[in-house]
Amino acid sequence: MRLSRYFLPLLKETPSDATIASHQLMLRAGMVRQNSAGIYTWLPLGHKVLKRIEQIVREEQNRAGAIEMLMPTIQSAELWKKSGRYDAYGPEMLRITDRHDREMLFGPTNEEMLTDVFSSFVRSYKDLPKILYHVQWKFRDERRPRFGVMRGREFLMKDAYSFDVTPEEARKSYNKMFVAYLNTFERLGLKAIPVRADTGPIGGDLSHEFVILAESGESAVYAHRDLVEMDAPGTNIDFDGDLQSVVDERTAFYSAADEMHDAEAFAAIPEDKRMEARGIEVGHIFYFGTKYSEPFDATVMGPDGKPNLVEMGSYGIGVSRLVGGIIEASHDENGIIWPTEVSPFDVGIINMRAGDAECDAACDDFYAKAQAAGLDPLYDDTSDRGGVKFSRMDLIGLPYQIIIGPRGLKDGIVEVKTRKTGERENLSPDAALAKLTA
RNA sequence: CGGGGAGUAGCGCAGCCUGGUAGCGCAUCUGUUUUGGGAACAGAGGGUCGCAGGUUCGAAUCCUGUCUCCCCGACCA
Repeated sequence: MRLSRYFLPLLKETPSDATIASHQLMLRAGMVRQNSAGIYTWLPLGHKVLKRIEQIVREEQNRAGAIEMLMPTIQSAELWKKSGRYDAYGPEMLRITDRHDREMLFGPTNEEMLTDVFSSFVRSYKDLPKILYHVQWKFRDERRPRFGVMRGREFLMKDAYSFDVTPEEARKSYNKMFVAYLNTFERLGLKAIPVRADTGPIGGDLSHEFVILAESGESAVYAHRDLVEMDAPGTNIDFDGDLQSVVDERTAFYSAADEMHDAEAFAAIPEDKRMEARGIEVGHIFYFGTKYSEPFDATVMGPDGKPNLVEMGSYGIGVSRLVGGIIEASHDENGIIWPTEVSPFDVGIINMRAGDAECDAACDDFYAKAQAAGLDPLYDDTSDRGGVKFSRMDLIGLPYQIIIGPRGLKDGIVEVKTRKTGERENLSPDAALAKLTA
């Protein structure tokens, strides 16, 4: 993409409404524009990142055997009356009425809807297990939206739902999601740790939150350092194999957020292994048994010829929240530092002397070759001065910058700058390209 | 929802106390000179002062109401 043709409305000054780094940077880098409290327009740059994160989440869900579908944002109140949550959810649920005065709502989550869909089609234990998911916009009328997209009212969430015949089988589904989540966050360039969680109003007795560590996190996290440093299981793991040991290996370590924190148990950890930090919740998984299958009479015929209520779990990842979360975990005083996997563009090409025939030719050539090599480059072909281009490219945080100007061209070289480290290397254009595609 | 703060040009702000018909920086547009870390000079455009009432000869400024946004807390699959 040529910057001169793109839509990248940057802000030079930090809007006074934004108080945390990710929110300020998202506004300054032209990623989002606030429309009202907790509701945002995703501008082209932000949209690209959002979609890249969504795609990684999708790939790891699919790898774990979950099946994608799509449910609507608007739901009927009837479903929620059936589960009893129409009243229980309270004012956080955005309620609306249609022209026939029917009660509708903007869905905050989809347990009811999917249980209803599932129960109307599935009849036999032979059709289980199933894990179904979608990535869809949710609306929760938060009392106090804040921190930009981190706590919005409208937000993009991946929510998966598992259906099994027995609690033992349900545990396997839970483990699949547990492992898939660790792999997902690893791919996103994040250090996410599972912490024991309160199951809250959703019910059930098995639940973990996945939190990423960041100073601006909303909750305190206490964990064993070895858990924090443990690698993800890896995407080559066999999801039909034994995942219990993989999960046990991690849940054996102490790890809890505020509300579940046990100071005594934490104190029993050797002092140099105790870690206290702030965390941002980016995922949450639950096993809740028959809480929803009961009211919806979601049963399958068992091998014994008797109907069995299905055992369920639900698994959420805050896709839009992750955009802010990744920035919180990866930025410096000059701007965002995107992990390679989610960066809106792979590389930025800076033309130091737009209008100079030789320089333009060298940039155009590199741009074309980068595209041919399968890269998605952002080419700053504007007539702005070098300093403006440097700071702009730093702000939007692409992993690499290729700086092409008369100074290097006379020696046949271009400069490759690594955003994260600030390192600069002088290389021939071909060598620079080779480095990028390595 | 309790407490606090703020709405004046695209962004950041001053003016308000003590009413007299709106200003600064950045950005934008034109021209010239520049060009390796947010250029310089000259010129130009842009604002129903959130909205609605009220007081007054006169309201951005005073009064009342209202809407919106932000912060702290509580809350939170």
